[in-house]
Amino acid sequence: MTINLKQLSKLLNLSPTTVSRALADYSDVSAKTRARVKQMAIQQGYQPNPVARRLQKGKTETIGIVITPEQNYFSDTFFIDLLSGISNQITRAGYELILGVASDEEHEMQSMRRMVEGKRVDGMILTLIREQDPRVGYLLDRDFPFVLYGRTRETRPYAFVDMDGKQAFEKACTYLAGLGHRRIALLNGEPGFMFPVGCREGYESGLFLSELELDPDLIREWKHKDPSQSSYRWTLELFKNDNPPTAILFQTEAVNGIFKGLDELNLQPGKDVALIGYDDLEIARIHRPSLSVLRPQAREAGQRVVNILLEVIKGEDPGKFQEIHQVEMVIRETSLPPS
Amino acid sequence: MTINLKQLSKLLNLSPTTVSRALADYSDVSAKTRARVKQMAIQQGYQPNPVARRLQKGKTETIGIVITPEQNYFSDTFFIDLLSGISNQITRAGYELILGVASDEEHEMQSMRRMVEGKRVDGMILTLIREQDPRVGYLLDRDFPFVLYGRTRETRPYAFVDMDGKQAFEKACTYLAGLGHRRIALLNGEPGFMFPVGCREGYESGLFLSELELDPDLIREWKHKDPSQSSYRWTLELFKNDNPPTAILFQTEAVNGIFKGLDELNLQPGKDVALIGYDDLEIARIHRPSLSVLRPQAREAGQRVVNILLEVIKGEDPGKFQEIHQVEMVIRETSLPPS
DNA sequence: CACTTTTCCCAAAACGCTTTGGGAAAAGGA
DNA sequence: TCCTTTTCCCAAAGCGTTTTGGGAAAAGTG
Repeated sequence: MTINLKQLSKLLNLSPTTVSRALADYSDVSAKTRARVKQMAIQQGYQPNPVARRLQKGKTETIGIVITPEQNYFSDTFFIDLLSGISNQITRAGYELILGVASDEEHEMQSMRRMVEGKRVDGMILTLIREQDPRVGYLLDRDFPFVLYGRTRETRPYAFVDMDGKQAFEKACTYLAGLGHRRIALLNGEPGFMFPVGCREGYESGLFLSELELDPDLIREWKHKDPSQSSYRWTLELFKNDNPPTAILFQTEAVNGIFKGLDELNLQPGKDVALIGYDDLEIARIHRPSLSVLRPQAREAGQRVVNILLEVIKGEDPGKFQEIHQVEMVIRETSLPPS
Repeated sequence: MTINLKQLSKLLNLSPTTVSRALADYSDVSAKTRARVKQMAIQQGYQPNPVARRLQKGKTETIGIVITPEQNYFSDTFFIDLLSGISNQITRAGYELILGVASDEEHEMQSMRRMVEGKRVDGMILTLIREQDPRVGYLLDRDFPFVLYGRTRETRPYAFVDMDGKQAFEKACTYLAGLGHRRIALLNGEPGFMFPVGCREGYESGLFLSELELDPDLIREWKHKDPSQSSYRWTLELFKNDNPPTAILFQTEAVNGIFKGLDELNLQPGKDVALIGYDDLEIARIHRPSLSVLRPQAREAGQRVVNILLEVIKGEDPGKFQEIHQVEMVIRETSLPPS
């Protein structure tokens, strides 16, 4: 159906070698024939067969990612933004993105091993990183190229792009304190994952900078499997306190539960309780009052992840690539001074 | 690093031919050597290089899908369930799933063309189908294997797996009518896409079966780009009616806007207005009152899509594969009789 | 003019697998 | 015993590229 290199070279009365080299802009083919070749290639719609090219090059020109549905990844725009940045950059490099969907941690590992040991990819992108993440050790042991979106506890050097959750929560916390809030709660993601660690650090640091005391009663953790339900329950819990919070910091995934809890307590979001969420989901913008948020630039991060991975695949030292991206704060209607 | 066929065959004192055939269970290699080969293959962790195998077989063993973020695909569980079913079945067949993320219709086409014309995939899966969908024509013209999740207006035969939106909405509508509702509204997806067409048909048919009159004032369409905002406005609009609805049918994506609108009108969901959504998103389960929904089996559908696509790739007639899956109705708390 | 350098092209090999087309040895048949 | 069939294995070709290692012709140089 479509033309291949040999046919194209025949059409041009040239050897396949020359045609291949012309298309690859080698200097040892004259400008004239190079132009002739390229024109004919376009005219005939020639595209090198990627499979043959990969075999010869010894590279798959493919990178892999495994996602898991349980941890509600696809909350709205965030993950798709990340994926969009990733896909974009991969395509630009002429690479392919292959996707695995795993139902749990075990299948996640299994899917990754298939890609790595089956020589199906040149590199891996890892997301939703755990504090102790077996995937990282596995890949490091094999010296297989990879980049994390996030960080983990691992002493060996590795490449990552992470959002500065610490700085973000610190900023949000001092902002609220600056408004006069003295009782600021943290409804954090569940431990085990790395991200909540930074959030908590930022929260604590923010309290410290604002000369507020840390009250363990104001820190709660919702469950990944069921963000809404668990955050709903914790919200009710928080206000059983004799000295209840006047503000809550949280990941926006948990917003439904919080809204529901506040509603039940007859507390108006924004008015009676200030709220700042992490991640700018659709609900944050549509809700009235609209939700103040910390907004990570997922798309940009995705692009960086890919660019770094391509460098690592080329043989660059992964330890050189450790990026922490700043997170912007978007003040909307739920971050007023205490009433 | 990892062993290849030649090395493995040397280890076994056999020819590569025999080893290859042994692993592929050809009958012309004795049971004894076959066992020996397989054991050694496992011991050495041998896996055929997929790239080489694809080149020889003339197949990419890869199928492609392009998703677009704008149309909020990733609303919760639905799309990830579909993707999960797809990925699962693809892996089982030893195939790969490559993913494109396109920002709009044009890039969607471009991404698909890259896959098809670049010989990067053996088949395509299409989702979010439009009434007039240029992708379908494109693929039919090239006789390239594909399967739709959904349907389109196209006279030539093609393979699809679709949810019976018509039956679903008909069922929901007659159910509500059976409860005594006489004014049932439809907050439908925007025209241009195929799915809302079926929803509307089902709605109209449900009204007819229940001997209710169709009132155009009770039908509104929200925008894909901004489901919450537009459905919010239409909800307010619906109740400006002299004879307002006592029940609303809609796609669950639009639920936030509807809840918001009802809240503003001081109407209690479920109590003052019955609600049935299409798609069982997390919010539907968590909300109090919990939302009655129509629940498509996305995972199963995804698996069918893949199995069918593999048949079509094998050369089966696509016209043979046209499946319409029934949709289950889950009655929860928002579908009471009118008060 | 004779020599060196540069320019431009190509044949052959290689990537790792599967398939084709036998062919030798063992088993079965007459 | 001799011929046919079956069993079991293999050498070689081929999939479509890119890379290697020249090599002939043209252009410079003294």
